[in-house]
Amino acid sequence: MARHLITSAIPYINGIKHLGNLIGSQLPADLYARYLRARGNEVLFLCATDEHGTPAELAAAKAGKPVAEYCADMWAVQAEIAQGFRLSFDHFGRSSSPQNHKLTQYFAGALAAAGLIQEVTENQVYSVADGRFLPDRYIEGTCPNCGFESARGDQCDNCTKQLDPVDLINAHSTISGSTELEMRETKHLYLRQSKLKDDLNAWISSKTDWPLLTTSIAKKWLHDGDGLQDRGITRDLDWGVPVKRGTEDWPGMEGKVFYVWFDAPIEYIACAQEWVDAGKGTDWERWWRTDKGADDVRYTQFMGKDNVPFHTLSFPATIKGSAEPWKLVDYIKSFNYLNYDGGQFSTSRGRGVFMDQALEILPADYWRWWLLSHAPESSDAEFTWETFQTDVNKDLADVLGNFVSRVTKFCRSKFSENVPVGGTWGAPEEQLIADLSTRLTAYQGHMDAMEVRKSAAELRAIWTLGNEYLQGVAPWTTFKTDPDQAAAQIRLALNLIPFYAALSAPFIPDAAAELLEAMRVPDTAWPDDVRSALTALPVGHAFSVPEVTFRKITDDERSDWAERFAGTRD
RNA sequence: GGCGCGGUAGCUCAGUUGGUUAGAGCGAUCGACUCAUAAUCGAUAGGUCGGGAGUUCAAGUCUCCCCCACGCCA
Repeated sequence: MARHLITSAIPYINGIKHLGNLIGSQLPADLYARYLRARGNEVLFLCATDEHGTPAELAAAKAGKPVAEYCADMWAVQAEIAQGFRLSFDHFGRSSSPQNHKLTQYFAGALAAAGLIQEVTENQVYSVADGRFLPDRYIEGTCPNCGFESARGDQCDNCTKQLDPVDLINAHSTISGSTELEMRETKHLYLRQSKLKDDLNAWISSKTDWPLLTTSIAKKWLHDGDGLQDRGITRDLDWGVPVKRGTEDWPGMEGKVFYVWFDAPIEYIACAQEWVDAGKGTDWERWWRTDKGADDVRYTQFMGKDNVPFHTLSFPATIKGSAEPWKLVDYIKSFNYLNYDGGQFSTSRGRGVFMDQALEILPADYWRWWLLSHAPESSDAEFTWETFQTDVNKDLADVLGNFVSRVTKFCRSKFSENVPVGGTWGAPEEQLIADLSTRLTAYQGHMDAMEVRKSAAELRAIWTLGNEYLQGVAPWTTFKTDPDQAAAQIRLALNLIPFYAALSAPFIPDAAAELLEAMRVPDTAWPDDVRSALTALPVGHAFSVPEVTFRKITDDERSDWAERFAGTRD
C-alpha cells in the first residue's frame, strides 16, 4: 500500500470560517484522506491554523485580548468545529508553534546561504498614533483624482486610479483614524523568486495532470507582465516569527517578523513535527525528507483558488531555493468558490452559513454530503436553501435512509431481527452484483482521481441500485408464495447496508457508523469483492432496526434558515 | 482597461484526443408498486449546446469577432 501525505490549506485564525471555506479545502481533503485510509493506505493528514499577521492583531485588539491569548482561544474553537464536522486530521497544528518558528528561521537561513535573500531598504507609511507601519489596505483618504473619500492607500476603488499613500488628501489610519502619518525608512528581506522562475516554470509545465484551474493561475503569475516578482518576506510587526538566519540573529532586522505567507506553508512541515511532539507519531522526516524515507510519499494539497499562487510558486520557491531534499507537492487540487443564494459568502457582513451555525441546525453529514456533491470543481457553485433541502431529502432520506428503513422493517415484520435463512440467488441477484461491481469500479476511479462530484454521483447511483433491486424482485410479493425466496432476497438487501456504510463512510462518516452499529457489524473492510461482501452477514446474525437515519428538512425550517442567514451575523 | 474561469434541457451540472438520433440528477407529467421516512421503481416530455462568421466530409468540442455573468489584477 502507498503512503499519502495530505494537507488542507490552513484557515486563518480570525474567526469562524463559512461553508465556502470548508468545501474549498478541508472537507474534500478529509474525503480523500478517509478514502485512502479505507483502501488500506498509510495516510498523514495535516491541517493547522494560520495565526500571524495584522488581521490577527486587529481581531485580538477588538476582542480585548492579547494576541497570543486570542489565537489560542480561536484555535480551540476552530479545532472543536473541525471535530464537529468530523475532519479527520492526524494533527491540527498552529503556525505560531515553536516548531514552526524554528523551521521558518531555518528556511530563511538556507535561502540566505543560497543567495536568494536580498535586503531592501524602502520607505513605508508609519502611523505615529498606532505605533506601527501601515499596510496600504489600512490607509484611507480622499482621492486627489475624483474626490472619493474612502480611497485606499494603493488605489481608489471609485475611479480605479492607482495611488501612492502620499497622494491621498487627509490620509488617515483605518485602525485608529489618526492622520499623523509619516514616511519612514525600513529594511526588509525579499525572496528572489525571479531567480527560480525557470526552475518553477519547468516544474509547473511538467504537471500536465493537474487541474486546469491550478496550472492556469500559476502560469499567469509566472508570465504576467515582467514575470514572477521577488517577494517581501518580512514585516514590521510584533506578532509573528522573529526574523533570524537559522539560529543566528539577523543584523538590522531586529524587531521584525517574517511575513505570514512565508511562514504559513512551512507550517505544513512543522505540523508534522507537532504531530510527533504530541505523541501521535514517531518520525516526521519520513514524510517530509526525501533523503529520509519520504521518496515514496505522494503529497497532495487541497486549497481554494485564492491560495494557488502561494502553493504553486511561493512555497515551492522556498523548498527549491533551500537546495535541500524536502518533499515537494505532487498534486494540487484546487477549488473555485461557493456562492450563497445569488451572492458571495461574506465573513465581514455575516452573510451565509458559518461552520458553527451549520452544526447547530443539522448534523455534519447533511452538510458534508451536500457540499461534497456540489463541490465547486469546474466553476463556482451555488448554495441555495431550496436545492439544499430537496437534494438532501432526496439523496439521504429517500434514497439511502429509506432503503435501510424498508429493508430492516420488512425483515422484522415478516421474519425477525435476525438475518433470515433459505432460498437461493438467481438472475436478478447476479445482475445486481454485476451492476454493483461496475459502479464500484467507477466510484473508486473517481475517488482516486479526486473527482468529488462524480464520486458523489456514483455513490448515489450505488444506493439507487438497492432500491431498483427491491422493486424488481418485490420480496413483499414473493413472500406470499415463496417465503424462502423472499428470505434470500431480503438477506441480500440486509447485506447491502454494511456494504453501503463502508462505501459511504468517507462522505457521511457518522451515518455510516450508525448503520454498522445497527447491523451489529463492529468494523468493515473496504469491499473489494462485491459478491463476498454481500454474503458477509451470517444467517441468524442479529441486527436492530435503526432509528431514522436521516430526517427530512421541512419547508418551515428551510424558510426560517433562509431568513436567519441572509443578513448580519450577530 | 488587462487577464482568468464560465455561458449546454425549468434548476444543478456531465460531455475524453472534433465523428452515429447531445447525457445525468432534481423538478414536471403519466404509470406501476404498497415493504418503507406520503418513500420506491418505470416511462414520457423538455435543449437553435450565449450570438455571428470561418476551418472541415464532420464542431457543444478547433480559429476569429461580439454579447453576458463571475472573479483576479494594475
